[in-house]
Amino acid sequence: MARPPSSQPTDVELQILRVLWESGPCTAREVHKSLAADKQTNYSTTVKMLAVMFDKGMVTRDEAAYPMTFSATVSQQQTQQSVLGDVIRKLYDGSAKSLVMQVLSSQESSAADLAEIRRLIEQLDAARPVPGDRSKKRL
Amino acid sequence: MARPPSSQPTDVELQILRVLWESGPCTAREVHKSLAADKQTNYSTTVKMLAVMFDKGMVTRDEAAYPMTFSATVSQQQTQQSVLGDVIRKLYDGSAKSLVMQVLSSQESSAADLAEIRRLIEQLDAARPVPGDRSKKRL
DNA sequence: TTGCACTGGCGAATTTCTTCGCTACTATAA
DNA sequence: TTATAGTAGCGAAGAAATTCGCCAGTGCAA
Repeated sequence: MARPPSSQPTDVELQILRVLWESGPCTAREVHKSLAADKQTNYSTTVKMLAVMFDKGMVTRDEAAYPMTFSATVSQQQTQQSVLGDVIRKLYDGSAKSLVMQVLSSQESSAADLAEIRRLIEQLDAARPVPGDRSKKRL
Repeated sequence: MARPPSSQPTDVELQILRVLWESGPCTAREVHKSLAADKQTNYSTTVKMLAVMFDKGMVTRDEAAYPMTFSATVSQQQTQQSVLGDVIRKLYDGSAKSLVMQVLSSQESSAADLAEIRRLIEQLDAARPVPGDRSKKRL
C-alpha cells in the first residue's frame, strides 16, 4: 500500500544538485544562500535536505572541514541522461528521434543553434559511415 | 510546511494517460486491463486514480454510457511539451539546444534517424530565412 | 573565560501520491 | 423477480517529500 521511491532526484534535490554542480563543494550555508536567491526557504530545510540526500548517496560530505562541505556524487551529465532517458521511455515510447524532432519543431531554435546541431549530425554521420545500417537503436 | 502538488502528471497518471491516448475513450475496466499488462495492480486502484485525475481535470467522463468511459483532456503533444519544457528548464538551464545535442551524441541514433532529423533542420532553415537573426530563442 | 553566532542533528508536522477494502448500485441472466 | 457479476464511490492506510522548531555542540571575539 505504498509508493515506490522515485528513481530520479526530486525537484528540491535537483535545485541543490545544480548549486553543487555549478559551485563545486559547498557548505550548507552556501547552498542555502543560492537556494534562497530563487526561493524562500529556511536554513534548517536546506540542512535537512542535504542530510536526506546524503542518506540516499546523492552527495558526499567532507567532515574534516568546518563547516562541512558537500559535493554531488552524480555528475550533471549522468543525471541529465538518466532523467531524459526516463522521459523518452515514458513519454516518447522510447524514441529519442521523436523527442528531438518535436523539440526542433516546437521550441524554435535560432538559426545559429540549428547550424550547430546540423554540424554535429554531419560529424556523427562521418564518424559512423554505415550505409546499410538498420539498427534504429532506441534508448 | 507542505509540498506543492506536482505541476506535471505523476508516473501512474502518465501510464493511464498513455492508455487513453492510444485507445481513445475507455472504461475503467479497459484501462485497468492495459495497466495490468505491465504492472500488477488492483482494479480499485485504477478506479480511484481515474477519480483523482477527474478531480484534477486530467480526464473527462461520459456518464451517459454504462459502464462510464474516460477520455484524456490533455493531448499527448501538450503533455510531452510541458514535461520536456520542465526538464529543459530544470536540467538544461533552459537551453533546448544543449538537450538536443546531448541526446544526439549519447543516445546513438540510427543513420536513418539522423537523416530524418537533418531533413527537418533543412526544412526549418528554409522556412525561416533570417540571416541576421539574433534571437536565440529559448523555451 | 564567557558569551555569541553559526553548525548540524532529530523528530514532528503536513501534504501528496498510491494503494486497497468495503459497500451500495446497476444491469443482465436465469 | 431474484441471484449474480461487474461498476464506481468513500475513506483509510501508509510511504515519500518537504518543511521547520528546538537543541546541543563548536569556534571565535571580547
